[in-house]
Amino acid sequence: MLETRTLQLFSGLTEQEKDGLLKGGRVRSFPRGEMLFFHGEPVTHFYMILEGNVQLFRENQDGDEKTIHVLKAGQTLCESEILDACRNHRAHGKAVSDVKVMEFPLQWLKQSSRECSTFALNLLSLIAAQAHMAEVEAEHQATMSAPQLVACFLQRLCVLYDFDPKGFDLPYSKTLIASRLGMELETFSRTLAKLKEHGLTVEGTHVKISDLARIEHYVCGMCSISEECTTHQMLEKKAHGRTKRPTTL
Amino acid sequence: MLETRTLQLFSGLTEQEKDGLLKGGRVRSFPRGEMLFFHGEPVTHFYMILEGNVQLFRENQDGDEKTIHVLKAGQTLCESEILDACRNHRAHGKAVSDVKVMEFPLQWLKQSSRECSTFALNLLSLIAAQAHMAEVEAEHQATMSAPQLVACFLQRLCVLYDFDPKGFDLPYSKTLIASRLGMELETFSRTLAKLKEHGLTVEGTHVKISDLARIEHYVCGMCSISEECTTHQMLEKKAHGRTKRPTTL
DNA sequence: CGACACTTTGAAGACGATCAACGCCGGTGG
DNA sequence: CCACCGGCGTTGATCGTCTTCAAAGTGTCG
Repeated sequence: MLETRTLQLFSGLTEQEKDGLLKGGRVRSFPRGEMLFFHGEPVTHFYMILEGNVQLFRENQDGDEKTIHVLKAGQTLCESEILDACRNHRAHGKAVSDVKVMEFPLQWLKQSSRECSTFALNLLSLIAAQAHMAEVEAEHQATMSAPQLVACFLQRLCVLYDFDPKGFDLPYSKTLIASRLGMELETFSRTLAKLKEHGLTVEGTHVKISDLARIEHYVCGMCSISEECTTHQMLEKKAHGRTKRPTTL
Repeated sequence: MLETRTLQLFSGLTEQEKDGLLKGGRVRSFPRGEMLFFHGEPVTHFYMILEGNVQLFRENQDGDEKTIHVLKAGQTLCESEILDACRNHRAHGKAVSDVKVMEFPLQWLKQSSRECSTFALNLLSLIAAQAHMAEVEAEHQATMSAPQLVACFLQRLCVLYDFDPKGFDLPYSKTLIASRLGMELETFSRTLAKLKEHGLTVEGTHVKISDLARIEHYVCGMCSISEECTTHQMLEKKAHGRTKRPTTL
């Protein structure tokens, strides 16, 4: 299970401070398929995922569901509610696999930010980073083709999960990935075939990116976030321990 | 020209504090078409738009440009850079019309946040709000059809610019709007024809939304942001002076 | 009047969604 | 042990939507 004390969110805090903060939470388990919360409900808690994956999604009245995000251990849920006028959940939260979270009352989040400015800054840094990601996401959706979206997603997966691009297994189902990318499962499936021609093979759940540079060129032609965009660079950064630090104001 | 002292960003500050902050800036003019900054350049300033519209956009090597945002008087540029590890501009900034901005050195932004916590909170609230908008944007791009996107955009335009839905003029060109919505000008043009059947007429630059409820139903069927989503409600909120206030931590 | 930017319209094509059928696998129950 | 089922993924055919290319219309401003 995840070691919470090493999270970004707690970076720069003393061990005592961490202890104090962590006391406010309790561990909860959700079996695969169970809902953590529902879209529209008032936000009551802040969550840190300790184990498993959580799907954030919405549905329209046709019953179609659109996956906003799939979060993994170490990531948090409902952090932005603290600054937000909107007091209700903006999406459903569901356990994709068996999930363990650490759950904190919303008040704890506000209290902690008020009392510990480092924590507050970490939190804000996190929110700002998410904002950036969301923008990039929007741009990708608007400008990239299905194969590009998929390739880009798989690349980023490597960075996020510390996978070796040369060979790794998908952390969750293709159905979920397709939904996450805003495309139909069929489209996703056909897309994988096309990507073979570009040196990206997916067989069953196993992925091989044989020519990373080629894939990056294929994706990043459109990926105008330029400098920071390539997996190559991201992986390198990670290797050098240069993870993003919250900027001090 | 815009009265800067009434901006969200300065809400809750004393007049003296505002004076102090505003002293740090200087007014600059950019004629229509001129660039404020370029994608990839280091961020040097923070801008408040006093007059005119600014286009934020990127281009890929094919020369296609994708508009991220079109900002109007009262809105700000480069605010999120303060919390961001990324020190370079994420997009080009260009004057759509003749533009006047108030320009502040980036240091001013950091300094002010450090010295005035109310200002800091306002700023963060602004960033969080943008994050939310970006998410919504991404979802819309992924789930709505072209006519829905257009209708939704025009609706929001009414709220943002305080236009009467019964009849108003587009604040900038159709070409720019199309680019902003991530579609081709031709698609946009054809889309307007289709929307006539739904009670939304556009002739030249003049827009009439004859049946707001109908349009909202057409759009918001997909618009899963639900509660806060309708123009109707937004306009009402505005009328009652219930603009969003930054939450205190 | 002519140049030019902006917009509209038409026709062809590409792409992704949808519907339908099928294969694969793991689990359940007879 | 086998038959059946349900969840998941693939594949094929078709359809609608958006893009692309091309041409022509509208407006403004010198």
